[in-house]
Amino acid sequence: MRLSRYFMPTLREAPSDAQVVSHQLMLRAGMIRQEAAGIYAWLPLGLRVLKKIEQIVREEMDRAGAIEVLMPTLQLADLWRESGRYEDYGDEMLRITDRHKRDLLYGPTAEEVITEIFRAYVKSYKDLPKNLYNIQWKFRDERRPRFGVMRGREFLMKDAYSFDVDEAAARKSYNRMFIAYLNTYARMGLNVVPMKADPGPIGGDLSHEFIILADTGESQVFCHKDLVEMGAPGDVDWDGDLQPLVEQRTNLYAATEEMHDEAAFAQVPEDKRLSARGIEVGHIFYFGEKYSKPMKAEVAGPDGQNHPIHGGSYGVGVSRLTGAIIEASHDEAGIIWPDAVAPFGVAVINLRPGDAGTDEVSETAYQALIAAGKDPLLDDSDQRPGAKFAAIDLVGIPWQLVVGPKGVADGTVEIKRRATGEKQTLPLEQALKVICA
RNA sequence: CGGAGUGUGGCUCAGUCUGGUAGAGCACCGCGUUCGGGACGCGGGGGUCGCAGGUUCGAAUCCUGCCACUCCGACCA
Repeated sequence: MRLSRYFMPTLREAPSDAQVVSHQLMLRAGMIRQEAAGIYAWLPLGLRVLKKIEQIVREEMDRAGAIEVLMPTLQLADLWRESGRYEDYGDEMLRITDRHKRDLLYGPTAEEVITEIFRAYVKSYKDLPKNLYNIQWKFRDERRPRFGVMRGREFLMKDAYSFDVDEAAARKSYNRMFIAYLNTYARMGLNVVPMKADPGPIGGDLSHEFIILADTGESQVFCHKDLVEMGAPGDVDWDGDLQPLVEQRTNLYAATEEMHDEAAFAQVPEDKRLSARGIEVGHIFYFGEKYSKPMKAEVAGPDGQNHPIHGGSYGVGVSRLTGAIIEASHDEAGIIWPDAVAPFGVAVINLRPGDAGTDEVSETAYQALIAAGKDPLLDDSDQRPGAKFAAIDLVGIPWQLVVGPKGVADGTVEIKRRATGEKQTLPLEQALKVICA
C-alpha cells in the first residue's frame, strides 16, 4: 500500500475523550472513530488489525475441531422467552420492534440461536460431539461503556458452543477449547494466564477466564509466576487426553480479585507469587443442561431415550483484543504491534519523494517486500522526515526500512525494529534478508 | 443507575466569573525558504459557540429545560 493513496488519518494529540492509553493510541493512529458511546467505526488501519486477530482466532478454532457458522445479529425475542432469559437479561439487551410489531433483539450472545439450530438437525448421540462457533458483532447496552474498544457496547466476539452427550464428554470439549485458547493468544504475542472464574449457577470447576497481563489492566490478578512463562502447547492430539495439559496449568494458583483466596496464594513459594494487573480477553464455561433442557435440545442415547445435551460456551473478545494488545505493548512513541497482528509488516520510508535515487531504491524495496509477502506500506508522502518517523512509530509497524539520500549515495538503507529501537545500516539486499528472516 | 465534570472550526484549548465585532496552536490551501526524528516566513479558507426556550437594546457568556460525551463507583466478551 502506498501511503499517498491510503487513508490513515493520524493525530498529533489525543482527543480529550480518551483516557486509557490504548484508546488514545487507537484514535491517534487513525484506527477507529467513535460514533457514539461504546460504538466505533473501524478505519482501514484498525480494520486490518481486527481482521488479523479474527483470522488467528478462526484458525485456532478450526485446528481444535470447531466448525464455523454465522448467526444473525438480530434474534427473535421468542427464542429468549423459551430459554427464560428474555426478562432476566434486563436493560443490557437492546430490544427492537420490527414493522410487524414483532419483538427482536440485537444479540448480546448466541446460546439460544445456536441451540435452536442444533436441535433442528442433530438427533443422535452418534453425531456428537459438535462444536460450532461464529465471529459476529454483539451488542450489550452497558451502563457505562469505557476504555475505547475494550468495553464497547458493540463489539466483535468469537463465541463457540459445544454439544456433548454427558458431562465427561463435555469436559473433553472444554479441554480442547482451553488448549486452543492458549495457542490463540500465544500467536498474538500475548502472555495469557487462565484463571479460575466464578462458575455461576451451574457450579463445578469448569469456568476459566483468560487474562493477559498489562500494567494498565482493569483488574487485580494473582498467580504463580510459572504460568506466565509456560507458553502454549501448540498443536496437540486433539482427540487424545488433554487433561494433563490442562491440569499442568490449573494446578498452579491463579485468580482474579473476585476469586482470590489469600490463604491459598500464601501456599505459593514467595519468589513465585505474582500480583499484577490484567485484562480479560476470553472466558470459557460449561453450563450443562441450562439451555438444552428448557429449549429441548435432545439427542437419542444408546438406550433409545432422548437426553438433553451438555453444553459449554467459549468467548473471545476479538475487538477488545485490539485494545488489549496495545495496553500490553506500547511505549511513549506509540503502538508496538506484535508481528502476527500488525496492520503492515514493514514501512518503507522514502525520505525524499521526487528524488530519483530514493524513489528508485524505495520502489525496489517495496516491490521486493510485496513479493516476499511482507505486506509493506510505502511512505511516499510529501512530509518532512521527522513527521514520517513519528507517524510510523505511532502506528506501530514492526519494521522500518528508511531510504534517504545519504544512504542511497553510499548504497545503504537503514532498518529499524520498532519493538527494540535497534537500527542497522545495510545494503538493501541484506536489509531485506534481515526483515524477511 | 448514584456521584462528579465537560460541550467553542478536524484535534488540543483560551474566552464564560464581570453580557458589547468569536480567538490561539496544530491540521488544511497557496507562495517561498527548508528537508535524516512531528521546520520557518508571508498570505488564505473553515465555527448555527451541543439543542430549545427565556432575560436583555445586545447572550459563547446570565436563567430554565433537554441532549450528548467523559471520569469515579456498583455490574460485565
